[in-house]
Amino acid sequence: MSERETFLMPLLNRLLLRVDLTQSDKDAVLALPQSVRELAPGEHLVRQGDRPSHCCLMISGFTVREKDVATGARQILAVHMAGEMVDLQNVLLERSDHDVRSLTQAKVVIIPRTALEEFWLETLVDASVFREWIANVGRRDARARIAHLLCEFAVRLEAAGLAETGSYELPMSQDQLADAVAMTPVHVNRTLMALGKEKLIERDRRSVRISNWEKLAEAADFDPGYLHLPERSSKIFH
Amino acid sequence: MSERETFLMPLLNRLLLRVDLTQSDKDAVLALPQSVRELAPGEHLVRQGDRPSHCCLMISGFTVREKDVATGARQILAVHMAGEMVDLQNVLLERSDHDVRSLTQAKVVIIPRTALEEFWLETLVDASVFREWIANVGRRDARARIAHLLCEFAVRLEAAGLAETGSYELPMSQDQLADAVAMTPVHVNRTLMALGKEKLIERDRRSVRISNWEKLAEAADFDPGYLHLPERSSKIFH
DNA sequence: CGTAACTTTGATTAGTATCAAAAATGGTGG
DNA sequence: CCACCATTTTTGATACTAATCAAAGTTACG
Repeated sequence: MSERETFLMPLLNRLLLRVDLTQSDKDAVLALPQSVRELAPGEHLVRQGDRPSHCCLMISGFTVREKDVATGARQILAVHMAGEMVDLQNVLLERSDHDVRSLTQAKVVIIPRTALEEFWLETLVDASVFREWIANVGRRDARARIAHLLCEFAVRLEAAGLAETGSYELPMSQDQLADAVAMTPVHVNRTLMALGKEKLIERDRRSVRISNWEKLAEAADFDPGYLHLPERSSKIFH
Repeated sequence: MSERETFLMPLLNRLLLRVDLTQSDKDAVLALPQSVRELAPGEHLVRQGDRPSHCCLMISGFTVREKDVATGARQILAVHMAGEMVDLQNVLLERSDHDVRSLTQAKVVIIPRTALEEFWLETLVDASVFREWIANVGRRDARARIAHLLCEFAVRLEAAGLAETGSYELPMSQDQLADAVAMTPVHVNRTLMALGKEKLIERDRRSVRISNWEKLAEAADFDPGYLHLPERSSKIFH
């Protein structure tokens, strides 16, 4: 298998979750023009106001989309992981309306804007997640908000083959979690501790084990439908 | 001009804001298969869990997208107005992940899912607005949140030719506003009154006049870029 | 006019933020 | 391998924004 094929397998796997690709579809994906870029943590992939010329397929690591508001607070809008397309949301727009940064060391494949068009579905799923986040941040209390994020990550990581059922390495500091759920880091910490004391989760460093999926999902008001993954992609639901 | 052309002019106008359509593009839009549907206030266009078979172009009135959370609270995710496509976000997905309802009496044109494909750009703008709302609800206080919504409405209504500079009929009760900004109706009321006392806005019934655009936009942390409208679409900015 | 929906005002409470600082962790150079 | 430093996590005490509960005005409308 060529190096290029190795890079693109995560994307192919991800697409295969939703659609049945013919061999020629797969060939088309593997033939996308591309170049690799290595990112240090915190590096900007896209800045608000940029005129986008490409988008990225993530090979490894995590990236975030984020916005700043006037108070100086930062709001994380989405977290992206290996196998996901980053910035389809921006690439056809005249101006990027938010920043994209690496959260961890990360590797991406650059795909020029001329080479896409296949990925509308992905953008719709993105938007679906945004909507869920509006509801999460707007209408759930601290406990439910954190629980919801933990559930979402569990399901998405499992779908990407990056986690065993309900166990994963959380790629974010409590500070960053706070920006994702619109809370203070102090309150994120207290909420995580409380979820631990309730025996819904166990933590060690940043690894998370969901010890009671049912109760956590209930606490979170979590329904995975908005992720638009096929049934078979998750073992958590029986 | 035929009846069908009359219905579709709002959409054409809207598209022309962003792209320069050739005559044959315009013909293609006018040739979309369609049928008209009349909605009473509160009627459901789409329900969460539906298998979407079509999307809608709004002719008149307002519709909202919304989600419910476990507490019984409702979160409005977007408000749509005449000339806008409703539910591009859902139409290619297997299951709709949120409800769409009419807010007012409304008229829409039904467009079957086979007849689209041109509208990716619109979905990206939708998603951009979702992101802004996450930030709004997550990180702005009551005053800024309300101010932001008022600014967004002013710019969008003006772009749609539905409002003079900074004056418009707000299509929502304070109860509904509360659901859109994730506050209580009581606090929405107090915040509106405060904005009035500060002389940033004037209200009479549900009509809103922005008396001090600069100060309101500053209070709102409002930057219209996320709406991805062309410069010429708004006179508010000089 | 009478009734339901909506807006406004008031009093109290609750959930998070804020401010501060101590403990734990991870990485680095000596 | 240890000592040191920066970062992150944890704990505590207090303040404040917005929620809640309640009820009086107001407006729309049949």
